[in-house]
Amino acid sequence: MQTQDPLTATFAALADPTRRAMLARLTQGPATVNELAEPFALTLPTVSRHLKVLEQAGLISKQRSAQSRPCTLEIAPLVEADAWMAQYREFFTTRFDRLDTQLKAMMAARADAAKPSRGDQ
Amino acid sequence: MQTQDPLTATFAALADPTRRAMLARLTQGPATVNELAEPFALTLPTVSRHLKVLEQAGLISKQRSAQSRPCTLEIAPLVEADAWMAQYREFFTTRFDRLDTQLKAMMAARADAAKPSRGDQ
DNA sequence: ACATTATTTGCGCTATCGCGTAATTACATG
DNA sequence: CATGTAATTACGCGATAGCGCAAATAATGT
Repeated sequence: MQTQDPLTATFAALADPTRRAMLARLTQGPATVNELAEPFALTLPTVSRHLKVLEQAGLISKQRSAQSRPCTLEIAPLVEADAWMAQYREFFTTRFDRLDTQLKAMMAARADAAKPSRGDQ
Repeated sequence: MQTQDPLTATFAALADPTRRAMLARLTQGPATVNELAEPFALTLPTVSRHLKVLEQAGLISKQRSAQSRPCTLEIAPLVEADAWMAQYREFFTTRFDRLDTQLKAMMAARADAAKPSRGDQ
């Protein structure tokens, strides 16, 4: 896993349903590797590797508590991804506005078509 | 590319700097495959395949205008990804609040440490 | 019909991903 | 120190990703 830019690492980490489910679980609070593995039909090594991907993306951190290593959700990469999305939020609100305008124009045209027997008042 | 759930397809599509750059370009308005290829040191077939990934994720659509196929940014998958993120937005605002509280507590403790030569007033 | 421009498809290559099994490290406890 | 529990690393496998090159398709202009 060649070092890549943070956004790429974040999106790559999120591009897997198992990993997203793990993050969802971690919103409930920290959990050990075993606990995180429990809902899945996957072996522990596989789960461990998924967690490593999340960790390297900065999406989780691992503490050490006795034999277990509880994982905690880390928000920084999500904030960054969110900031990236924001760039498009503006775009798509204007897009929606335009759609809205178009829609209104269409409805107006339809209304006109419905009662065409009128002058411009 | 086995059919997968939309979020996975979206995040996978976003997990590539080239594809993200293409989306950024498309916020400026539609562009042809050639135009989208121009900034990159990539062959056209490669660019075409990147665009196919974006299209299959629903992030762009292709029109046909004469010989060229202008691509347009489509927002639906971004809205969906945004909705997924929102689930965490709430989490990380509470997280920040907690951090904030902790920080204030720490600073208060420091202030106390700075002037310990005082009774409880 | 023929040449031109725009884009995609087929093929082969190397690299990475996701998975399991087996072996290994790191702690804790009898 | 031996045993058990938690987690990781090593190794190999089949599938997929990303790339270029060459060939094919699509639409247009001559």
